[in-house]
Amino acid sequence: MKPTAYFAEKLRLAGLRPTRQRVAIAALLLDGRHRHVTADSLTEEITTAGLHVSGGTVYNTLNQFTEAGLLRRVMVHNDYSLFDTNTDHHHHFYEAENDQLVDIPHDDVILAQLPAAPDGHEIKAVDVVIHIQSKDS
Amino acid sequence: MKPTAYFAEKLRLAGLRPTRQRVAIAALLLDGRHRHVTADSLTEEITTAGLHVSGGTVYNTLNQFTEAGLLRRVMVHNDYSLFDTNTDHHHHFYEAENDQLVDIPHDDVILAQLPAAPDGHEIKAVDVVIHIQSKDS
DNA sequence: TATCTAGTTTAAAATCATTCTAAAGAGCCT
DNA sequence: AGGCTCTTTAGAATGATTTTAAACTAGATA
Repeated sequence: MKPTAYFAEKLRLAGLRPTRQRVAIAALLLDGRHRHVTADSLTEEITTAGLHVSGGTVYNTLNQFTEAGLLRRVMVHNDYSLFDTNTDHHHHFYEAENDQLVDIPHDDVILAQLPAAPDGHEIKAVDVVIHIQSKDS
Repeated sequence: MKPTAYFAEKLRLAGLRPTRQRVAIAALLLDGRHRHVTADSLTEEITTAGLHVSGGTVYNTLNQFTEAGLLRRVMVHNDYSLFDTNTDHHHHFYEAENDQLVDIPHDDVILAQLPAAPDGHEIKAVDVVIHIQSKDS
């Protein structure tokens, strides 16, 4: 487990003041493990760790981390926001039936050809979501 | 402009009872024009057409049309649901700055290689969203 | 180290898209 | 026309997220 100072520095580099709450959340989310979290699941983790961070701050932090490129928001439905601790270029399988999101190794989807961005625009990101379902349904 | 009977039949074929409200909405959305609507923009259209459909029914209808394959839901943000009257296979540019969604002709994105779906699953749809931004920002 | 200030956190209230409810209405089959 | 089921309706309820205004704190400065 990395020391607090490691996460504080990581936040500073991202332009975020390393407050107690942000460092605590960074220690939970930015330890290198790749996973998907929601405001709710993160709040649970915080509680399990014996800490407390107000709801508003959980949402703010998730948004700020995303803005800073420390997290990535994944769009698969409109029910609640999902964040991916893996910010590397990769795509997702999404099974609506179980609201299950699974990473696809980045080599496995190859975009042979991309359209040019409209005039005056540039491509910022390419998101691919492959919707899947159980064969028997 | 196609006759009411045309839309009634279209709804029947989709397994939906052609009620006055559904036919009216179908006449607005399923006339062949390709565009993106929200519950809000559709309600405006309905009002402009001199009609009235309750909010709940607008939402229900949008969901039922989508379920029936007459519309397609597009996921680009978590703020509100977007529906595409073009159900053909195609992808989108999305400019977050102006919350602007633009179709990409289906030939312009070529997926050379797709991963196999996880065991017991099959691919239902592949969504590609290319996020763009103004070059000067 | 005491002080200052802008940026943060907090709990609670507010927002807002969407869904639910129970009652009234309308397709459609006979 | 009668009747049964599916729909629509207005309004209430839900639930994730944002906002609020006041209390707090990181970090710079003296």
